Amino acid sequence: MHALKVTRAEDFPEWYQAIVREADLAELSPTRGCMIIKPWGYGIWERIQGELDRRIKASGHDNYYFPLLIPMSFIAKEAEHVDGFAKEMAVVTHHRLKAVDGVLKPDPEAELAEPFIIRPTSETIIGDAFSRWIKSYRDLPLKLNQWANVMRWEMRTRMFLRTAEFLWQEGHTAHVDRADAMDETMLALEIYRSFAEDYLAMPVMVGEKPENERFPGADCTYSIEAMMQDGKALQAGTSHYLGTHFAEAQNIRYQDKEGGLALAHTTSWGVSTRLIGGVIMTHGDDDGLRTPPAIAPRQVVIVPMLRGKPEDAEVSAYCQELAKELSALSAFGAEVRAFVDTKDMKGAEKRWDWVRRGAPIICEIGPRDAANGQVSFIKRIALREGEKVKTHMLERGAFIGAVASMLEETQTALFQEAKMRLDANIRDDITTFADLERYYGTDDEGGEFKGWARASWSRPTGAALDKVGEQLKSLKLTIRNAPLIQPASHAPCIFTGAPGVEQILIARAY
RNA sequence: CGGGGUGUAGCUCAGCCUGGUAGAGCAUUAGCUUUGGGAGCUAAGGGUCGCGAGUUCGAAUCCCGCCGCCCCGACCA
Repeated sequence: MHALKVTRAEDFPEWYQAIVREADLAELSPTRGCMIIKPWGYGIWERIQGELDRRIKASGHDNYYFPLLIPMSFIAKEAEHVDGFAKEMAVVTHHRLKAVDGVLKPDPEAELAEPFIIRPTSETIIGDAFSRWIKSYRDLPLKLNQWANVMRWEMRTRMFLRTAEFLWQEGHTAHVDRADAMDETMLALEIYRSFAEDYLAMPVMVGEKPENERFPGADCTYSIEAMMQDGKALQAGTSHYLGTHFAEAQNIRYQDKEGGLALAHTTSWGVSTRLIGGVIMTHGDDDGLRTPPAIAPRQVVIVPMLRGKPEDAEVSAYCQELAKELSALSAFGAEVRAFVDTKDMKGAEKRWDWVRRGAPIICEIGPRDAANGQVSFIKRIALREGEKVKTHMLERGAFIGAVASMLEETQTALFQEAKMRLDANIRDDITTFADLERYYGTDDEGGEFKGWARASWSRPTGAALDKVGEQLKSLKLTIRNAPLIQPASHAPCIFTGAPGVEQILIARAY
C-alpha cells in the first residue's frame, strides 16, 4: 500500500500527475496551460532561486528587470528568432474593454497602433538596451541576469515541464569577441551543471546541441540533460553563444581600442521551473516526492502525536523546544529548516502528507518520547523496510547531533542513486542504426525501461542532418547533445557509416 | 490541429446499452468510542449530471453541435 494511488511502473505519466497534486506542488489554474504553484512547490523554487542567484552574482553578473511586454517590431528583427517563436506568442492588441450588448469585449476604439507581445524570452528587448548602453570596449563585458516570468503559447502543456507561463532566470551578456563570449557560455553551463548536481542531486550530461536543436538565432547551443526514471531525457538548462546575430540585428556595436567599430558577441542562458519537474522525475518514488534536503523548504518536520489528553501540553512544548534546537544547527552552509506541524488534524495524516511532499526527516513525537527525552523519526529516503514504514529512535541529544550529517548524507545518497541510474543506462554497444532500431523499435507500449544510447556520428549538416532527424523521429528519438568529454578516437557514424567525428547521446525526450 | 479516451458531490468513480424522484467510497461537519500511529460507529450537509439546442408526457441516459481535461502525435525550456 503506497501513499500514491498510481505507481511509476503502472503508469509513469499518471504517477507524475499524482505526485504534483499529492505533494502539494502545483495545480492547474483556470487560465489555460498555466499553473498555480503551491507552497511546497514554490518553496522549492525559492530555494533554487536563492542559491542560483548567489552563484550567478558570484560569477560577475548583476540583476536587472525588463518589461513583460515587448513591442512587436522588436521580435521581427532577428529572422531565425521570429521563425522560432512566432507560432507561440501571446499578443496584446487593446488597452481597454467595452460592454457590447452586455458582453465585455476589447474596445474597437482602443486598438493599439503597435501591438505588444508577452515576452517568450527577452533577447530582443535586452538587445535594444545593449545597443544604447554599449559604446566602447570599456563597456564590455556587460553581464546581466533577470528573474522573470515568460509566456509561450504551447499546444500541449504539462505541469512544470511545459506550461504556457513559466518562471525562469535568463542571463544575457555582451563581449568584445568570440573567445570571451564562448568563455561566458561555458561558464554559465558549468554553473548549471554544478548547481543541478550539488543542489538538486540531479546528475546531468553536459554537451553541445546538434545544429537542428539550436536556439533560434544561436551560433551554438549547449545543454545539461538529465535522465528521468522512465529513461527519457529532460533538457534541464541551456546556454547559447549567439555570435553577432543579435548584435547585427540590433546594432550592438562598440569602438575598439584601435578606434574601429566592432560588433559585440552576445550570449544567453536560462533555467526554469522545469527543474522542479526534473527533481520530481529524478527523486520521486511510489510514496511521493523525496525532496533533496538542500532544496527542501522544510528539512525536519516534527509531528506531535496528540491525543486530546493532559500530557499533550508537554508533547507540544517538547516539540517546540526540539525545533528551536534544530534551527540552531547548520547544514549545507545554512540554518537547518525545522518545523513543527501544529495543524489541528490527526498526526497520522500529517505524517503521510509530509511523506508525499518528501520532507527528508519526519519526527513523530508522542508522550513517551517527550517523557523519555527521545526522538522517533522516519527517513524519507529509506521510508520502508519491506512493506512496512521503518521508524528509527534516538536519544534527543544524539538525534540533534546527527541531523546535519543525516541531511547531507541524504543529499549525497539521492545523487548517487540517480548517478548510478544514469551511468548504468547509457548504452555504448550501439554501433549501427539497425542496432538502434532493434533496441528502441520494439515493445513500445510495454513500459519497459529504455535508457539512452551513446554513439558515434559524422556530424552531418543541412539536408543530411534533416534526414538523420527523420530517421530518429520514426523511433521517437532525438539527439540530446554531444558530450563535452569525448574519447580520443571514434567508431564509424551510425547513420552513414562514414568516419565518426564525435559521440552523441540519443534518447527519447520530454 | 490529427487520432484515442473522458466529463455525474471537494476528490475517485458507479448509473447510460434497455429514458421513469441523483448514487457509493473517500473528504467535510457534529456526537460517542479508540489512542506508539493512514481508527471505528452514528448522524448531517453537499449536485441547474461540462455547455447549448433537439426528440419525448418525461433525458444524466437517445440525437446534433460546441467546450474542457487526459493520453499518443506535430511544436517546444
